[in-house]
Amino acid sequence: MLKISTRCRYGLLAMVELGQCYGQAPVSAQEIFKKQHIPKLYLQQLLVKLRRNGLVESIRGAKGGFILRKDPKQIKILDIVKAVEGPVQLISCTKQNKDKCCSKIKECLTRPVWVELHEVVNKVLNERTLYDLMR
Amino acid sequence: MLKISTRCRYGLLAMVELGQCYGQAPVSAQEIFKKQHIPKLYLQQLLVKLRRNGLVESIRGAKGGFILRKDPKQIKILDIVKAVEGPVQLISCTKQNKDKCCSKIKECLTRPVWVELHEVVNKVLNERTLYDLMR
DNA sequence: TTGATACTTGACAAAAATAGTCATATATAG
DNA sequence: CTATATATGACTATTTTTGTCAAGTATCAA
Ligand code: FES
Ligand code: FES
Repeated sequence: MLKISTRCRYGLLAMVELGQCYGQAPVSAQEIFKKQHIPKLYLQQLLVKLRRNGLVESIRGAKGGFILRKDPKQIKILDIVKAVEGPVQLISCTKQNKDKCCSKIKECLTRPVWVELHEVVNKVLNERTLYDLMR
Repeated sequence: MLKISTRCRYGLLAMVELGQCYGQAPVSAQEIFKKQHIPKLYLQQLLVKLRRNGLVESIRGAKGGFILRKDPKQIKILDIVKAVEGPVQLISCTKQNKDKCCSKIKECLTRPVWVELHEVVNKVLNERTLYDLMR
């Protein structure tokens, strides 16, 4: 059904929250969790992924929390999605990996639609930045 | 990860096969299954869905099989995807159903990206027809 | 120094969706 | 009559998604 996963939605929600406080004090998982009603421990996980992918910085201890490592204008939505979910691949048959999908990729008549979808989705995610979502 | 399901891929593969033989004798599940290496019983299921949604007609008995009910030019890829998978909804918060997604849809800052993705995906699937995929 | 706050890590578990199968029945050509 | 084909609904297995847990580390502030 091509549904956007909660991982993605929560991840982006968290990033928007951090974006709103960019330049200010760190925001704790606690605060995001309360404001957005995201399961706390699940959110923690996502924040760790965002950190490991260099999108946020974590500050431990009391008064700690998370802050963005870059200006929201520099953060593409695609970066966020990739961080929490891995690459956005609508089909598994790529130029490198020719034999995963249908029987014979060379002759696969259906592939063009899926490729087009793949490209259009990645394009949108790659063009929009976190800043575009902030008020 | 927004991966295209096998349901979708197999469904479209089957429809393309039927498209190639449009106007000719019915094509049996057997033939499609052999040509495209789709699990036979799974394919049957998908064909039944396509029939129930009015995309194909089934002819029982020996020399039976499936044929398209419309010209490939009249069949949108979106129709096929809808038939085998249901509506393509990237997010669950629609105009009718305002409270399923994030806490407060009115204030949801992340929604615009997901809506844009949703629209762009539906647009592509709605513009392309089965005919566009045939050689 | 001590306690409260907050992130870290890796494993674990429940739930949902996806992918595929089976048995039984029905229909039709030849 | 028989071989070929679809119809149907239930059933199972696998994978992915969506969380949770426990034990640990780091920092601030009183
Ligand atoms: S080969 Fe990948 S969709 Fe057909
Ligand atoms: S309300 Fe649906 S994405 Fe936020």
